[in-house]
Parts: sequence; C-alpha cells; structure tokens
Amino acid sequence: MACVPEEAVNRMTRLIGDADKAECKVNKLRAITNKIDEKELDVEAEIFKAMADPCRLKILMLLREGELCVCEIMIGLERPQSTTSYQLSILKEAGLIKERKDGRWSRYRLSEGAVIEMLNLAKLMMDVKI
Amino acid sequence: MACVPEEAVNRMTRLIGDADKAECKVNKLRAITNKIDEKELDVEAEIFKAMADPCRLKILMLLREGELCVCEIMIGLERPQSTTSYQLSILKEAGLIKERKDGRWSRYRLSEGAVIEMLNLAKLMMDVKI
DNA sequence: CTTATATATCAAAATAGTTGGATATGGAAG
DNA sequence: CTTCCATATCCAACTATTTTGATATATAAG
Repeated sequence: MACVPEEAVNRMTRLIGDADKAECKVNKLRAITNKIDEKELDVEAEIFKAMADPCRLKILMLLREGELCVCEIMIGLERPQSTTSYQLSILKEAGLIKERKDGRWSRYRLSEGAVIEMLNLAKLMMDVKI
Repeated sequence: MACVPEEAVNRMTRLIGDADKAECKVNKLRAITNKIDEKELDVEAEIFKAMADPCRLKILMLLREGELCVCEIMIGLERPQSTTSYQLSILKEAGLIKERKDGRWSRYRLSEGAVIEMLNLAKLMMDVKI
C-alpha cells in the first residue's frame, strides 16, 4: 500500500495522540526528504556504488601506491583484462579515478580529493564492526 | 583468459623491457593485493553497498535529525512499510544504524562514529563532480 | 601497409539487489 | 483470550550488476 498523506497523518496521530501535532510532524518529515535533490542523491549513490565492490576496492588500494596502467592492475587483481577494464570504467565514471592516455597505454590514478579519506573511514568503521 | 603468473611476467617484460625487473614488479603488485584481507574487504564493501542506494541515503539523512521509528521513516520516505523495513535491515546489518526496541516500536538512530563524515565526504565529492 | 600489443566494447549468461503485497510475529490494551 | 497495531519476514516479479570470451579500436613499430 502506498503511503498517501492522509494515511500518514492517521498513523502519526495514533503514534503521538494529537491530530494537529501529528500533521505537523508528518509535514516536518516530508520537508526533510522533499528538500533533498534527487539528482544529487543519485550522484552520491553512484559514488558509494563504485566503492561497493571488493574488486574495485582492491583497485583503489593498488592505486594508492601510484599511477598504474591497465595491465599492471590486472596483474595485481588476478582478473581478466575485460573485467579489469570494466571495473576501471565504473570507478572513472564515478569520478574516483582519473585516466591519462600515454601511447597505447591508459594510466590510471586516484582522483585528488576525498577518495583516500573515504577508504580510511571505511576501514575505521570496519574495525569498529569486527 | 585467466592471468597466470608466467603470462603476467611476460606481459610486464614487454612493458618495461628487463625480465628481472618485470618479475620484481609483478611480485610487488601481487604483494599489495595478497596482503589485503579478503574478509575485511568484504566488510568494507558491505558498508559502501549499504550507502549505495538513494532510498537508503534518504533514510540516513532523515536519521541525522534524530531517532525515528519505522512508521516515521516510511512517511518521510513515501515507501511501503515492507520496503522501509527491508532497507533498514540492510543499514543495520552494515552497522550504519542502531535499533532500539520500545514496546511495539523499533526506533532507529545513526551509529556513533563515521557515518556522518562519510555522508559529508560524499557530498564533497559530488560537488566536485557536478 | 602489416603486425603486434594495449585497451575498450560487446553480448550473453550468471548472479545479485530491490520492490511491494501477503503473511507472520509480538507487544499492548481490552 | 482476543483484537489491534507496529514491525519483520516471505515470496515472486522485476531490475541491475558482474563476469568473461570474443571482437573492435587504436597506437606503435617494422
């Protein structure tokens, strides 16, 4: 059942008693989500999605050591070339890595900015969890 | 084609010329990935995976305002109850949120720690990208 | 121009994640 | 014990992602 506002107000009224306060609370909750820009949300989700894969995390960790070309990365990953290329394209699309063409090689490096901090935070959270 | 070490060394030799240096470089790359604990990698990927969905990001943003029960979250999200519950279970499993049972209500809040910084970093990266 | 090599792209199969209605569970109130 | 309500779980349809061999593209060298 979709959550139409009327239902929401009824539900909230049962939860907190007073109907006026309930409507106010519903509006407040809706306001929080309504002011969120869906486009920005998608871009943020895309960034997390790109990091949400063990294979791609490995690539990012390899690139912490410096710029590498595809064949070096595939050696580090122990994956076929097509897989490596595909994963790199996801990371690039999300803005996490940058590409530099150099003759027949494509050299990849971490983007400037928050990628490394992100990895560090995840490690922190992982340590808390384990 | 799987990337067996011999192939890797040949490939690397073509890349940098000297066969001994090539083997050394292959070993260095392999060493970086071999010392990565696959289990930790999976946990980190799970954390990013949990954040890699617009609907779940919305939940996290709602919870920045404070503790909420499921029915409040579903009102904010404008999604059915089963969906809301499912998404909350993913976030909880990843350790991003905590649950507190209170009578027939389940109240959820952000975990202490790095969740908010993570959201802030993503926003930063998103801003750079757009 | 031909060949070799590095990388990207394609296509199809396999796998994984999401959604929401239906149903189960469990607490609170009567 | 029965009823009501909040939440969780189940299930099946749907959608998205991943994988990899095969193929295309592009650059460099002969």
